[in-house]
Amino acid sequence: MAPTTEGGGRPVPQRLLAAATRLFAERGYDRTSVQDIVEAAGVTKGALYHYFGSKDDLLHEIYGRLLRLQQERLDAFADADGPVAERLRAAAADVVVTTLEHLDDATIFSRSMHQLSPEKNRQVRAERRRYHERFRALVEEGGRTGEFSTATPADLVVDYHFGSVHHLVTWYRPDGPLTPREVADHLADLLLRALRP
Amino acid sequence: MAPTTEGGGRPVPQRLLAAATRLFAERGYDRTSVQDIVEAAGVTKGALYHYFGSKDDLLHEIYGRLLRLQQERLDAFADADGPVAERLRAAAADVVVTTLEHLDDATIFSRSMHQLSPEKNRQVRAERRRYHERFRALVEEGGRTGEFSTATPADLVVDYHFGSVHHLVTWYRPDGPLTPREVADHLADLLLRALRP
Amino acid sequence: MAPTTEGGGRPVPQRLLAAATRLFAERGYDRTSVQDIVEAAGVTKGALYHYFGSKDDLLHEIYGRLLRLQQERLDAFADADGPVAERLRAAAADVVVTTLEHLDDATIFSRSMHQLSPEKNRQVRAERRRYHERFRALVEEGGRTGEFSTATPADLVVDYHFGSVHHLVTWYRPDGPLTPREVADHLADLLLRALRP
Amino acid sequence: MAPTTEGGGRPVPQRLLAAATRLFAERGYDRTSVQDIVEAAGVTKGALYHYFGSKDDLLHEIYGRLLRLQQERLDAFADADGPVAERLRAAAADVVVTTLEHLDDATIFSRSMHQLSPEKNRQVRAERRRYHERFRALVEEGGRTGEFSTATPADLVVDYHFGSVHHLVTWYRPDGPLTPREVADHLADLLLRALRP
DNA sequence: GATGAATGAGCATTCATTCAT
DNA sequence: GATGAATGAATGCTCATTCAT
Repeated sequence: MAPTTEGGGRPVPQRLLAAATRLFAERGYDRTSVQDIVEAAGVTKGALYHYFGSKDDLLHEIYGRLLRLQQERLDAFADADGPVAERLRAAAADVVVTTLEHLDDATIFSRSMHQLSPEKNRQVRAERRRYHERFRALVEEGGRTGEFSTATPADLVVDYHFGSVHHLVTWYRPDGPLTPREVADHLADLLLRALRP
Repeated sequence: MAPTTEGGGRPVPQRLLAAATRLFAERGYDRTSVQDIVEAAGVTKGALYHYFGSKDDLLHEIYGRLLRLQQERLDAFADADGPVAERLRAAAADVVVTTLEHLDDATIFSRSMHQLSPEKNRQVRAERRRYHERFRALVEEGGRTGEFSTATPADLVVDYHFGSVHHLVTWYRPDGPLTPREVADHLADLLLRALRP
Repeated sequence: MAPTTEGGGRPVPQRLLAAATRLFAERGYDRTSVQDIVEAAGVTKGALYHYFGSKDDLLHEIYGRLLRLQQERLDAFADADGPVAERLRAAAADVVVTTLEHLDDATIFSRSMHQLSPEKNRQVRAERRRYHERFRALVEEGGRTGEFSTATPADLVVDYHFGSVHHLVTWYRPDGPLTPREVADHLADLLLRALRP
Repeated sequence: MAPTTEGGGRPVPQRLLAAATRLFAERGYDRTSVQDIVEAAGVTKGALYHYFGSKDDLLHEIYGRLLRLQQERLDAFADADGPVAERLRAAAADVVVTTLEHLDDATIFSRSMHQLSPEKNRQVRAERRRYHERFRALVEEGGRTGEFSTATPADLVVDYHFGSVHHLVTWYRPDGPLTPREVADHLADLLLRALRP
């Protein structure tokens, strides 16, 4: 038997992260006990504390995973060629698709972020701020080129869109009538229509 | 001295509700202990359980209070005279103002609703649904009269706007550059612009 | 409306005692709260404490009621005319019938007596002792006349019989195959057979 | 020092069980707090809940321990060779001796059984029923061979005897005039005399 | 690497009783 | 006679974390 694997064949830290993600999304961070997590992952408490310094670390890692993914994708779309309206549309739609494809992570992000320790919270907010600013830069770029209206402060436009993205976790159901792509296209469309000069 | 008052001059149930609201908003429902609440309200635990059946009841009452307020205001705006675009704009702006004027309640609503007991959760969701549907009816009305685009399903439009409303509690600061009214006008404007045919 | 009556037309103290008897028998003394009792009786806590000094007093009164009844009946049977075997048989059967006709009281007696306050407990034990001794006197009388065997100490004989009486509350069901009278005759018969010289 | 021992040299679960047994017998299940138990055992609450799922589990374990012991002994006596009268007498006396040798367990059994959770209560009743039936089979066997009277239903005979066994805990004192063996012989004698044809 | 026994502070809730009215 | 708000101590139980092995 390979060391540190069992009950699924994946390494222990990944099994723990997967179990924690599912449980945090299902019942919330505070209502998930370390015992719940280790039972779901099929390991012992000692093993968890061997790989993670605290319960808090698990949450932080889940955030980091989602933030890195979304930052990478936003950068790719923003750095692409083409008119800013197309790049913004692509980025705005992509964050929707990514959110829906990682609905557990996004749910945790929306509901449990303020349960991180103060220091880690600060760190996550800083990364999120970077993400926000990259997005805002696109809105401002379109404003300068005249492609977008500048009637609304760009920060507010970004928060308007991200608000709808975070809200997804409260109403989207995979078995509903719309695919992630359809939802994404609609929401990106609403954003672009709102920005028409 | 009036009966059932002390340490602030207000009746005990109101003092408890005020303390709970502040603390739930500050640190979240699960991280606020009943002990914290009664200490902040200057009463004993016995008094709390004399008026409220459970900690959960306090949360439910906070929701009910906000929901009733917002439903009343939405009904008033929706039932008014005038073009649907004006009524929708007024309603869309008003929910923003109301949210910002009851930021603690709204914060709790956004973060802690899923911590209600299953039964109360169901009840709150039903009331919220009624609210959503009244709003959606306005969007659909404008679609029928040709004032609004029908490119996006009305449900999605409503969720787009409410998403930004719930998101307010994560970024709005009373000491920031924009007044509630200004934020409200901007967000209502974005909604109406997105709905232009 | 007559004072101190309502919800059944009986005086408040009797309503309280009836409610307490039912609840104590059903779930035990410690698991019945004063709140449960006043709700079942349709009165307020204040009313209960107006008539009874404590929850303990209710229990004591229930015991007193049963003990007085059984002592009276035993005295009547023991003081009657006729051979001692007949008097003992009648008394032994009667305590069974009385127990089954006041099954709630007897259940409380069996299960909750040791939950009385030390002082009241002592008092109840003293009364019970009197009862035991009157019964034992019958057994001894039959021993002296030669009607009963004296192989077994009379105290033990009495406890043998009363054991089976207390045990009734754990197995007797009013809808079972035997009437109280039939059970009583069988148990008295067993006692008398055991005492045959 | 051996692992998991301290303050008495016995393993923690056994220390907890011993403390619980003594306290439950002394003051009853409901009046013994978990705090009382852990203090008496010299461990912390966490340790108790590490080994037992609930206070209820302790009670259940105490019952199980006594029931297993008595069932084993009854089976041994019932399965022995010899006339049924001798086997019944031996079994009837043995349950008395065993009860007196485990007076705390028996006291708890008599007084607190109905405080078990419904499910565990059902389980205990089922085991007790098995015990009752094995005993009843002996009475019936003697009825068929003509050694015992069949005037009284066998169930009632068994309840008669077990009533006196449960009653032991209310009057027997180790420092009284009779040894367990003497009490046992007397009570078995009463049973056998009652069964004489 | 990994175990699992043990900690100790904290949790929501219950309860018999009191007392000003 | 009777109310019901309020008390304050106690209850069973949970939990993240530590540490000797």
